[in-house]
Amino acid sequence: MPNLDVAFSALADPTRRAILARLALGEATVMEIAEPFDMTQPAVSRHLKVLEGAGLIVRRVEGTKRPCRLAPAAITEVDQWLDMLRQALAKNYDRLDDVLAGMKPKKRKVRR
Amino acid sequence: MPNLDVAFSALADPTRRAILARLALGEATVMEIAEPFDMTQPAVSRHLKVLEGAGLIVRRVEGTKRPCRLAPAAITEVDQWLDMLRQALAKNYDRLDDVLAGMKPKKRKVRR
DNA sequence: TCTATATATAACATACACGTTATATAAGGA
DNA sequence: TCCTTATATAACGTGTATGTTATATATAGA
Repeated sequence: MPNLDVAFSALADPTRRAILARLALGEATVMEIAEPFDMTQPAVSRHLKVLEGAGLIVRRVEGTKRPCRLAPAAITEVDQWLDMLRQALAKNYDRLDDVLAGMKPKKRKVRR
Repeated sequence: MPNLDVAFSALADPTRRAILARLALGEATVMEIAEPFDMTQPAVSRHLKVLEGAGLIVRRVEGTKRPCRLAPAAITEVDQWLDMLRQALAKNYDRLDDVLAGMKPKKRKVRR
């Protein structure tokens, strides 16, 4: 699933997550998005391209502006994949918890 | 949140996601994990180190083996962060849907 | 103690990500 | 048409990730 590669890589960058957080508040143009960052406009444009390529945002054309919004596509896919881990973790929860606490699986109730 | 950087980067690699999928079926040693991959053992060891560093797995010492398991830490954190996006998307869903369908926001009830 | 097995680390090549500056494109307004 | 604003692209430097091979470490067993 190269889609997941792209989606997770996109999410791995703090600038891009900040952009997504900004867009969670509502649509914004490239300049509006770039403003709070200590970074040039081309750098932000590239981040947006990555986010778009990952299916995390979509862009409209509005005159000379390109307002961006969150898109559901990638997040849905990511969520579906993560579900596997969530389920596995839920299943193993008790034993896993013991292991994390650094004790033998059965028979111990007292914490250290 | 550098934790999220590390977690998402870890998840961005297909080999590491495959390892996690394997571990979702249950604990496994390094060799067991490495077996299906067309890759050397050191490479797999490094992937495991990355996953451990991200808080996605934990390792036990068992003689000369190091069985690995899924860990909840990172997934929880990732999930929490994604919640922001999920909520924003849910809120904007109707309008976003219109935009994606390429039509004007207001006044349309018929879905094409 | 010697050997085999399980895993980790070092050193290296290659590729790609992220930022920069300089420049291109494209729409709006005078 | 000319200038400005909004955004994109090109070219480049630098760092880091991923794989490789060679080697180290550590436990088990003879």
